[in-house]
This record gives sequence, structure tokens and C-alpha cells, in this order.
Amino acid sequence: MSHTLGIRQAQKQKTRQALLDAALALLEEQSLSSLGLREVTRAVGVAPTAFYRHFRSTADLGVALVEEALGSLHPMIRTTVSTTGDREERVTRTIDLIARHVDGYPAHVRFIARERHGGVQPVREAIREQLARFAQEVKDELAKDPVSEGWSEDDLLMLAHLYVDQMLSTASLFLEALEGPEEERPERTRQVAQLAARQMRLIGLGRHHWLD
Amino acid sequence: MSHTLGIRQAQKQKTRQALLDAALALLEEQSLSSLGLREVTRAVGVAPTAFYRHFRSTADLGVALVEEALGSLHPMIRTTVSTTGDREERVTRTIDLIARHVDGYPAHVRFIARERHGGVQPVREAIREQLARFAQEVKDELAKDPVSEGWSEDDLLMLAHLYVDQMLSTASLFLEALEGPEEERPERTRQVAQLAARQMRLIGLGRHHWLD
DNA sequence: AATTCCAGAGAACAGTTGTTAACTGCATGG
DNA sequence: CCATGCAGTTAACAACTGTTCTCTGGAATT
Repeated sequence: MSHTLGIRQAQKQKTRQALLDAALALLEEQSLSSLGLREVTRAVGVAPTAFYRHFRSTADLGVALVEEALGSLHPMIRTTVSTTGDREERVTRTIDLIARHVDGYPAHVRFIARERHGGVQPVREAIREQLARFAQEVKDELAKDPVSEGWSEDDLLMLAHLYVDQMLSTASLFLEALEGPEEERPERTRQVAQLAARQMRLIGLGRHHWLD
Repeated sequence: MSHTLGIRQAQKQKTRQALLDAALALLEEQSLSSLGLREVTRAVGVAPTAFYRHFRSTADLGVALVEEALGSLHPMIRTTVSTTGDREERVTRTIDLIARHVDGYPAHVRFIARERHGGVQPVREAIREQLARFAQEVKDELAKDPVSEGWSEDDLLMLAHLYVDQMLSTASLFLEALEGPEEERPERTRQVAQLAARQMRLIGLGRHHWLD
């Protein structure tokens, strides 16, 4: 299916990935709008001009990072929302999955949270687009649930957006716990999980009584 | 009560405010971590070194902006949450108030949304602190409501945080509508208001059935 | 009226930035 | 095997950055 890349293309993609990785690391302590192109190439150990072989600008690199951070997340969303089991079990399962993701890709989560309202318009738009896709997918899954019978399309999308925002907010809180002092980490993580669980439970309750 | 400031102090506060205003304007198209001190003084028409008479750094200025943007908002929050009237009326009243605020201080709203997860730690912390105070105040108001009888402190605070996040998210959406093309503005604004109203209604429903 | 204080100006610093042009060496396709 | 393509290099550019030190004019204090 996929044609094996030549030595040339492989090497190119390798440095491209190195640029993305270095940028993501540098973005832990600043925003994209202050990220310099030379800063990134210096971190990779490559000439500044090499940057242009891969990206037009740092904004362009940012859009690529959005793709990397959110693009591969769609299947996970789908399977999570449509997971079977007890109501309470589904809540804890979802939160646990978010916690795991934050743990595995903290820099990606921070990048999205930071640049969602950040100073670089094309990046904001890219994130908005991806999140809109998420909301759409969540809506599709919600629609399958018998609880959603009689719901209008608008209301389903409204609920989906609420869930997506909730997930992002929770992810951000997990990240804060992760960045705090190590000895407080387990306790803070537990608190965040508890808070998120209660909020999801409350939203779930509102969902069940929506058509009263 | 307040001692009238001398000519000296008055002039100083005037340039200080000019620096804050210029910074806020410049931050419409970038993040604080990329805001240069010279950039700000140039916009005001003052020597770069004058900056140090007022702020240690741009991060310091950022913290002052947080104070300006959120500090004066507490009374408004209190009166809004504890407003009387029909359930549905309270929802629309609150949303209308948010819309008005975004309309009146768009730059402030953008600044908070942008720097809440931004690249400057002291500013993030200042925002977090102010929002935590908001949540606390909302909790206090919620506690007075007879609907909250039997609620634990944790649950009240949980709900308060949910409301605060919801308000911020709504404000950000209003801002996007405001920044979009002028001919779409009324329609987009209406949609945002409708979305926010439904979400608040759903959360209110969950609130009423919390103790089932 | 004489003195102190201090917001802001001015000049200079070493270091940084994005972008250009012309180059080199090696993988690739004919 | 040779010619082309192209990822990455080198060098140079004008413009910009934060920070230091010295200075000045006028308000504040005595």
C-alpha cells in the first residue's frame, strides 16, 4: 500500500519531526507567537535556513503541531463515548482515559490548551476546526443512545460541545496537577478526577431530564 | 478619605495607564510572552527606560492587566448570580450581561482567555487565583438558594466551577462572533446566546436532580 | 528659597531576530 | 554513469531586543 520512502525523503521527514519535537519542547515555557525559528533550529542542531525546507513560518509549524496533537485522537474519542457498561463506570472510564492521555502526551495537551486562544490566528482556526470535528463525532455517538430519542440536532450538538469543553478543561487540570510539586501529585490528581466525575454526573443528570 | 494625588503622582499614574492600554491593544494580535517592552513604550511615545519606573518586566505588567481585567468584576458576579426572577429569565439575564461585558471590554476578555493557559507563569497564576475567587463567590451565592439544601461544600464548589468555566467559554464565543465579519455578527451572536442558554438550562436541570 | 527626589530622556552595549543569496554534497531518475 | 534535484550549509544584511549608566528638569519637601 504505502510506498517505502527513499533515503532522501526519510531523512527529510526525520529532521522535520525533530523540528516539531524541539518546538513542542520549547513551547512548554512560552507561546507560539514568541517562538523563534532560529531557536528551534538551534535546538535541533541544524542551520536556520534549513527550517524553510519544511515550514513557511513558525505559524505553519504550529498548524502541523495541531495536526499531530489532535489528528490522531479521533478514533479514541469515538470508542470512548460509545463504550458500554454501567453509567457510573462509563464516567470513571472516560476520566481515566483522559488522565492517561495527559500523562502520555503532556506537551501536546499543554500546546492545545495554550494555543486554542493564543496569538496566532491560523493555529487558533486549526484547533477550532479539529474541536468542531470532535463535537460532531461526539454528537453522532450520542445520537445512537436511546436516551437521545426526541432530541433535536441543535440540542445534541449543544450537549456534545459541553462534553468536549468539559474534557479539555479536565485535561488542563490534570496537566496542572502533573506540573505541580511531586509530593502533591497523587492527591491533586485524585481531586481533579473526583471533580470531573461529579461534573460529568451532573451533566448526565441534566441530559436525562432534558425532555421534561 | 483618599488623599488627592500630587501633580507628580498623577502624571506617573497617567503614563502607567497609557502603558497598560498600549499593551492591551498590542496583545490583540499576539501573546504576552512575545510582547516586547520597547514595543509598548514606542506605542506610548515614551523612552524604553521609562518602562522600568512602572514595571519590572512585561510579565509584571501582565499581572497588573489581570487585576484590571478581573479585579473590578466581583461585584458584578455577586449581583448576577443572586438576581431574582423566573428561572428562564435568570438564564437570559446572565447571558445578556456576559454579552454586554464582552462588547464593552473585548480586549480584556481576549487577554484573559489567551493568558489563562499562556506562556507566562505568574500571569497564569494570577488569573487562576482570580477565577478561584469567582468560584468561591458563586458558591456562596448558590448556598443561599433553597435548591442547594443538603448539598455538600464540595458539590457546591464543583457546580460553581462549572458555572465559571461556562461563563468564560461563553464570553470567548461572544468575542469570536464580535471579531468575525460584520454582516454575520448579529446571527452569530444570537446563536452563541442560544447555545449558552441551552447549556445553562441543562446544567440547571442536573442541579435540580442532583440529590435524587 | 534652597535642597532633595524621581519620572523620564538619551546613548550605548552585546546579543538576538527573520530573510536573502549563493554554495555543496549526495540521493535520485534517465 | 551521468545529469538533475534538493536537503542542508555558510555568510551576510538590517532591524530589533532587554538592560546598564549617566543625565536633566521640575515637583516635592524642608
